[in-house]
Amino acid sequence: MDARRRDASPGVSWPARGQEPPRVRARAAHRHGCDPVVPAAKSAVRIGGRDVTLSNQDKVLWPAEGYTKGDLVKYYRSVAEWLLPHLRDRPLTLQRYPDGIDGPSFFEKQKPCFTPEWIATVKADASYSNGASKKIEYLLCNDEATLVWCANLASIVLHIWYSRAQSLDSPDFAFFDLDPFDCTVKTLATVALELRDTLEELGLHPLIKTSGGSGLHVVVPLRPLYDYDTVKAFGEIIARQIAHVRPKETTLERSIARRNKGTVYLDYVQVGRGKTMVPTFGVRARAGAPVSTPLDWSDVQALARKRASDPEVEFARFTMKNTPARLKREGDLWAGKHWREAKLEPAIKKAKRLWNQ
DNA sequence: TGCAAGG
DNA sequence: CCTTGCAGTAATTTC
DNA sequence: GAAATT
Ligand SMILES: [Mn+2]
Ligand SMILES: [Mn+2]
Repeated sequence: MDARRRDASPGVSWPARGQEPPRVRARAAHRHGCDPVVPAAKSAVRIGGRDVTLSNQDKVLWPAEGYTKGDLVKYYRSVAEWLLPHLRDRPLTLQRYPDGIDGPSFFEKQKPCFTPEWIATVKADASYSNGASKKIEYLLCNDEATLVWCANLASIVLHIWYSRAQSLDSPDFAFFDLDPFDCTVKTLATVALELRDTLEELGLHPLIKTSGGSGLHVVVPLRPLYDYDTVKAFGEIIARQIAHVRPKETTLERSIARRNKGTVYLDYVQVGRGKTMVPTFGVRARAGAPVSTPLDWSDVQALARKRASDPEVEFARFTMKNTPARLKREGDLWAGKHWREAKLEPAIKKAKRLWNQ
């Protein structure tokens, strides 16, 4: 299927193949000294000893805000110090928007053929459950130069595995994906707190962030000792328990048509080998250029007391524009002592004792 | 989007 | 140096 | 084979 129409906004027809918007080539040469400096179509930067060629830095990717590809590159560069630790050694999927957020996008897992040789990669089996054994050579974004190179490809959204190259089959966190289905922030936050209390009861210490969209991501750092099946099974046990305790506010129904409005979809299916999530400080291809941002649990408690409001609107306050300053001011809320790696066996044992038989 | 080909 | 045209880009799980 | 998800 052609992705060309899939991601374009409803009602907006995007030009067919070969009819994309003309590429502007502004020229920096042959201008008078007093003329305004027009950004060159191509430029080069040296980052950590690597030369990265940048192209079309003035191309607008967010039409409403006027944010350009140059702004995206500048953003990822400025948050590299805090973002890179989250990306390190994780197979990376790019979601590229060459014509901006209103145009079509495509995912890119296999390293492009023109990838510089200095970018780190890892080969991984494409499929795990079925027999097929196609190898994909994934990019690893381990330094600022690689991050900038990726951003220059109009990779607005980054997607990462839950495991790292050293232990590809063992996630180093359990992931709980909370997707609001037409529900309020109050409901979403209430469910998130129920999840937190449940995990704490099992001796685990979850962290929480916005997804950058309308949802929340809850994460329990783990020692990479368990395979994807185990971590997914654990996630399912928890999801079913939350759904049991909060039947009115949650759903486990994957089919949108069959979901009840006003609920939170507990998406435990989104855990597995080859599945991905948007990393902390990753940008989303949405209006306002929102950014996935760590929250304090006290923030979530405040949200649970708030009167009805739209999660997407609420979380839209964390953006590509204001995140660099926040990071320089406050750093990564998850950093340091917050990242305690847990073991899963005691939690599974306790969960069975509390809820089973 | 990058890039090869052609002018 | 510049313009034009072309190739190519995901995978998992559920229903 | 389509839908939903990232
Ligand atoms: Mn989600
Ligand atoms: Mn989801």
